[in-house]
Amino acid sequence: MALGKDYAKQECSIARALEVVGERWTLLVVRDALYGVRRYNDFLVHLGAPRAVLAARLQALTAEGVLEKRRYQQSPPRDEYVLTERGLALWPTLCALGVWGREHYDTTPMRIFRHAGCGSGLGRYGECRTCGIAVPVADVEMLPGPGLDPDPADPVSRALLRPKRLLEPVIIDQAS
Amino acid sequence: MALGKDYAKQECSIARALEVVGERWTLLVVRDALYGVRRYNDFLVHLGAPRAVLAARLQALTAEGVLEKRRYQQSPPRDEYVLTERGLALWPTLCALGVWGREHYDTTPMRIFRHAGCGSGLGRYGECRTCGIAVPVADVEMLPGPGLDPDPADPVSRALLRPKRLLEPVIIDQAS
DNA sequence: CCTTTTAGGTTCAGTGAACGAACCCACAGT
DNA sequence: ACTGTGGGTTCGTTCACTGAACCTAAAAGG
Repeated sequence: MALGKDYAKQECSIARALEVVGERWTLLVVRDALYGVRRYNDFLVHLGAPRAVLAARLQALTAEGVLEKRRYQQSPPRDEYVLTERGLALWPTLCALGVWGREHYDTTPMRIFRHAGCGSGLGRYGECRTCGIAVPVADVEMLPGPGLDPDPADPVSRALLRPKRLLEPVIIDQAS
Repeated sequence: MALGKDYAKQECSIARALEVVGERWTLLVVRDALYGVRRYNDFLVHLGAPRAVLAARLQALTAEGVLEKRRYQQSPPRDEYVLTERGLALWPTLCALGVWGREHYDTTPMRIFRHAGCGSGLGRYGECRTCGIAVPVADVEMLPGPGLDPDPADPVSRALLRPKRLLEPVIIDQAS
């Protein structure tokens, strides 16, 4: 966090976690990565964060081992950011936070998450409501919900209208 | 959040939740409230946050309906802050965040959480490992873990050494 | 060959938030 | 009359976020 005063002396794993993901934009970067966003520019347009902040967050998350920067083409050199095991492990937290936000503020869901295996919805903690098991991130299917109001100017937002699995890379249509 | 740019246009319940609890110190205030802290001064010494920030966060959380300010004595007028239903609903999120922090950074647990009914530990989402059910917050028992290094100068830290249920008010010993 | 576009950044001035210390006030105790 | 305590507010400094501009390397277009 590093704001002169970090969460020193907090004797608590929650505070330790917040040192890594507690800054502004950080959890939204992780969320987008779970949604399948991988490229700098896609994060940029979908989040609307300042470029400098995004660059700082991607670097910090990479340094913390939440994201991994990997070269996907040589010429011109281009990198993408993908979640590590440690990053994937944030899914339950994000899921719980999203459930809380939806239940208490956005009553109509923006996105619906289902267990891809059996098609039923996820419970409060990311578990499948019928199977009862904790669904692995890659088996979560995401589809637009009734409360969603996509931004037609944002190709990432458009791409996320198609039902897809988490982590599956977003497909950007080139139509401006 | 209100830093010129809020998380506008995020079309997402996670972003909505972060507008409420995403600022620095906010989630730690909620954590302390779950641990049984209720008074301004106790939050102050235990968190180590600047007084002005704490006052702002308590006010904001009260306005958002996460905390409730209630008068517990008339003369001199004294108030305490207790979690509402909406605040209690943040427990799964904090629990998941704590589990993540512990698994990836603090390998020895600072605090141990158990289902008070059966005595067994909590899983990744706050569910009881043997009963399998989601444990209600008030039935979670908290005890110090091996990794805990309490601050002897802080009475709240000392009070939390005693095993206790979540939400049960902390008992501050008056010895200096 | 020259120009434009694209991905992925860095730099910089302005502003708003966090920090820490000091101050304030009402009441209680002695 | 003095001191202590709970619960704040004020204020100057520092730091992080913001938005806009700028940079680079390579590819694409003409």
